[in-house]
Amino acid sequence: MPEESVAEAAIAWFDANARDLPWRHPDAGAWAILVSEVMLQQTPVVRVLPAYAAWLARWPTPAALAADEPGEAIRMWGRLGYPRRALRLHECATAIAQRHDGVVPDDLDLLLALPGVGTYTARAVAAFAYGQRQPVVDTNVRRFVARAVAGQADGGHTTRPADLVATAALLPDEPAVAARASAAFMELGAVVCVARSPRCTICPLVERCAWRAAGRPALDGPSRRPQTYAGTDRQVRGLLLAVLREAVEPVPRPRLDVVWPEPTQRDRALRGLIEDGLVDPLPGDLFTLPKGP
DNA sequence: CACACGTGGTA
DNA sequence: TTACCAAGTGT
Repeated sequence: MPEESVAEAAIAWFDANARDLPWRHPDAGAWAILVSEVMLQQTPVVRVLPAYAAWLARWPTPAALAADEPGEAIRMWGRLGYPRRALRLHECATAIAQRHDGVVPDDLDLLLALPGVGTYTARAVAAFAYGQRQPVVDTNVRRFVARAVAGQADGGHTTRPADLVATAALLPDEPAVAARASAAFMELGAVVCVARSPRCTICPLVERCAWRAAGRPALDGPSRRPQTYAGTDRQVRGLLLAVLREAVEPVPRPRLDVVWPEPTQRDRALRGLIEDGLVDPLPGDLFTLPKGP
């Protein structure tokens, strides 16, 4: 009898321990899964949960979102962070409505061509919504594979082709089983093989983990540079956009000026938001969330 | 490849 | 309190 594979062990653990998340329910279609994946880009599950439910209640289909204003998508995004994701998701819905008859495509290259859909999200939709055999590599999977298989600490970099290859090598042949394995790897990385204090004592793969066998070595090279926030343009953009999200009517400039005392940075942030399409300037020095083309 | 891009929770 | 971290993407 062959030794149980990494994927088999992960799936067995997943069968018994998976969190009950709405985008994993059988009734979650490709659109719901796509929405969840975009929301989960750099935002923790607990904060996505309520936003996900509200979003799909309002826009159950890509066509429904496409028919609404982009500014409404930005408003609904609330405080999930990186509001450009909301704008891209609106653009994405428009593209799906126009180019794909309102149906989220199942072809990887067509998915990759959608706004806001990159290496990770495209494969996540292909695997989780359409049951394809695709390596789905996010920060959790990267860390898990780097440790368990390569015996190394993950550098915190973004996913590279080599990461896809390494993960693909772990996937069973049967597409549906491979997709299940991808979900299991992700869950393992998210709740067991976590970044700071990995819970090796409850890990189903601890016996064969290369990282643990090597004495849990720390990161080799220089770690990811610290992400500062206080005093950055990002913070100022966030403050400006928060005002516009709450406002029903177009906002006069003085109401934006009060959020940040330094005019040079404040103006740069506002210009950046306009440049990015997150804010529309109106005649009379008024500003609003975008109404669309 | 490095950097910009929000927000909030935890150690 | 500072620092890290969270289902990344686009330039």
